Amino acid sequence: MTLGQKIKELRESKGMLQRQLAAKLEIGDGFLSKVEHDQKALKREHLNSISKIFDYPLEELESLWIATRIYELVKDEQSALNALKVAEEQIKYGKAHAKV
Amino acid sequence: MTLGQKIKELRESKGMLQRQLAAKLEIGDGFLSKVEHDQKALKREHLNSISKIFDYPLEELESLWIATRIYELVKDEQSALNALKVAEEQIKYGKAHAKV
DNA sequence: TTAGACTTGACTTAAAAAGGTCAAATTTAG
DNA sequence: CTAAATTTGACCTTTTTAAGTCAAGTCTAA
Repeated sequence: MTLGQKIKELRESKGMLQRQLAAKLEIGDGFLSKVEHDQKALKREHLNSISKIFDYPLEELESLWIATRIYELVKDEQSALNALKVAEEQIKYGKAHAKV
Repeated sequence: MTLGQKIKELRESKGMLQRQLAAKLEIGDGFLSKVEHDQKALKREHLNSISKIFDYPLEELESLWIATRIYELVKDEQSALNALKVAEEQIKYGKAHAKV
């Protein structure tokens, strides 16, 4: 599940049109279409609005939002999965040693 | 292990000075110092040179290089690890459904 | 078949990131 | 101590990315 897919799912579950959701987010509907296809990224602030409009947990949306950015970064890499593992270790190590 | 740490390790294992390695890479030694501390990123092409200079597998260096970029992207995120998991799923799913 | 919904491609502009340099300050080894 | 090695901060220019818009084209249902 990607962020775009989730947004489309939420929107359709409320029988809302792209035009209507786009208006609430104050963006054009062409842009929202691309967002739903993960061709463009929303601003992070928009996640707050979406969370409220659909009463859906913000943390979930944020994870999807970050994941999309990671995916964009590594999608053409043959060693994408391996790099993810390495990054995971770095994060775990970093957390354990962070000098606040 | 980060890319910077690995480069420093390789360099020192050959008793090479920053100045010497920097010259081979055609960059300044101030810049190399930052690279070894992961404060700046090398160009990807530089990995080829490093691989040859130290006879160290390029794929390993590339994984570290990508991992560093992922780390930069998520290091301040509370849900970094979760997002990584989500991205991993997206990659696996993407690979299975890629329309070459 | 035609209106409304959606998708797509081309384009824009400001902001940020890439990829450094250089000199001053600091650290380390002898 | 002191000289070489390293680190750091400030700065710079060029390239990319972010975050859209808009109009034309395509789909879909009635």
